[in-house]
Amino acid sequence: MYNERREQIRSLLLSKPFISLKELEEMFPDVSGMTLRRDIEYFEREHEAIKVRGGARSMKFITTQTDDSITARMKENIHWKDSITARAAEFLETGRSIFIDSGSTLQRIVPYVPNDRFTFTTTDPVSALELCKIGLPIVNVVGGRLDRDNQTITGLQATRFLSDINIDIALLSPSGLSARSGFTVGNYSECELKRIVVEKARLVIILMDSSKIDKSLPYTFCTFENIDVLITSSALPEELAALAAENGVRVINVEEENK
Amino acid sequence: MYNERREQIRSLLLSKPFISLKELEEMFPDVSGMTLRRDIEYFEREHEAIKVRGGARSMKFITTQTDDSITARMKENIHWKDSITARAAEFLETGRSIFIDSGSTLQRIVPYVPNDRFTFTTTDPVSALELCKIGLPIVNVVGGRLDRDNQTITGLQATRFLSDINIDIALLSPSGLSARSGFTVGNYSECELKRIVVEKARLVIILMDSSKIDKSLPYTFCTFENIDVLITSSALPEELAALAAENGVRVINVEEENK
DNA sequence: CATGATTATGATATATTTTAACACATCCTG
DNA sequence: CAGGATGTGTTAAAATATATCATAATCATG
Repeated sequence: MYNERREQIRSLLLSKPFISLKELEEMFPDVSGMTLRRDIEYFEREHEAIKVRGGARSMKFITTQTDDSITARMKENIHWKDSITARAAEFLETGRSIFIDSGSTLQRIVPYVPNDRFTFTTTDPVSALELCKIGLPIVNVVGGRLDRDNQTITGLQATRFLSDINIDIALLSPSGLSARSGFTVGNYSECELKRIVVEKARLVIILMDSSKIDKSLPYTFCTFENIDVLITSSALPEELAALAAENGVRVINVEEENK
Repeated sequence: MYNERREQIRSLLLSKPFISLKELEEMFPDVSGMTLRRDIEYFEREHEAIKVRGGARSMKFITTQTDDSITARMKENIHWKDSITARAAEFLETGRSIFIDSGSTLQRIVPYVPNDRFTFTTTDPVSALELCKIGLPIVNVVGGRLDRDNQTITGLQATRFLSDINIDIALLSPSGLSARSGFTVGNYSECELKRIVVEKARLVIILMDSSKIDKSLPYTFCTFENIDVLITSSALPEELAALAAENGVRVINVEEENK
């Protein structure tokens, strides 16, 4: 027997992860809710959906990743490996608006982000896609031109986009840090963008591996005055440590902590 | 935090496909039903179970065997997707502003894009990253909320972003096409976005494999009146073909062409 | 084509489950 | 110790699911 209505519902089921009964009732005003319930039962029998309160979840979108729990355990073990990002993840607060910088450093934070109601905003498409997989967090992608070399979104539109949103916590990673120039990057529009973020954020956290220390690049996006926390993988040279202390910046050296 | 009760429930979840709340209440008479409900919610967040009426279904036992019937069909289509996108790539004009829709169909166009001075704008982070690798093209990413399930960027900000740019050529792919409803998708904000694109573009090209024919989803983003070219992988049914002809739409059937 | 069987559907009252809101205790951290 | 996060319990109200019966449509088959 061929049933046009069910075919339509099947298409819907293939196009999104959840269909509510209300939705179906609007879509098919000619049939009773009872019939639509029976349709859902039918799809459940066919293993194409799972009946849940209020509607049905599409099988197509159900990820049977039992590995999840296992990877969760592993997180604790890898802890020391990606220690900088793992440490940074501890600063995330549920419900907050959090900016995630682009670049390989911040991409590694994803495994340490708990499945909670954060709102992330990022200029890094790779991070965005990864953050999305976590589940609960809302992920915003900054709009603008995608820079081929740095895989980061910048430009006029990006600037404008950021001006429109609020940021509680910003996680940033510079290309260089020196006493004279502060936190620097090699690209003007990237710098401009980070400046806006620093200005807007209530809590600015810098993630930086030791290779960036005492390097300086052309564009300074902030100094110790503007930041709250600095997470590194080695002790800071005296001059920088003094500057941090002067400005009340909390310095976390993960190498030290993991000893 | 370590929770003995949840560990026990987890074991249960790994040992059978469904747990009822009653069962859990008998098992843990010391805690309230509410707590057990919250436990189930927790497992749902962790993707270890799905909350259903009366209890929870264990992920471990959920057979995503829908693959058999449905993905089998999709595989057939994949073969055609490449011919469709290859054909669509021929419409690209150097120097133009081109919108690339999100979705698996359009992602496949990247290999066929020549290394020329195009300006692409897309709602698909995956396509954006791929397009970037080509070299010469400028790639814009639409800003906004990244939808977890469809991996597409939509929302208010996306709408606003698109309003600010010009589009010469739009490549779009619907979830359904029917004579009554036109070109449809299953999601409101996606629809809204596509509508704007259709309105702005000088040349609208629809890419559609045959599985979408005679399907209709809740939201119509355009009809034959609004489009210029339709590329498919099989002949259109008479009714649709007539509609296309009526509206001067050029229909390209790659199956026919490749014979 | 008539007929009985099967299937699809609708209406409604009832039963059950779920949610939401608040209150309280506990634990941890700075 | 204050403040925050977290885990928990209680309840009433809301939403949803089920069961049942009645009716209509469909279909195979003698």
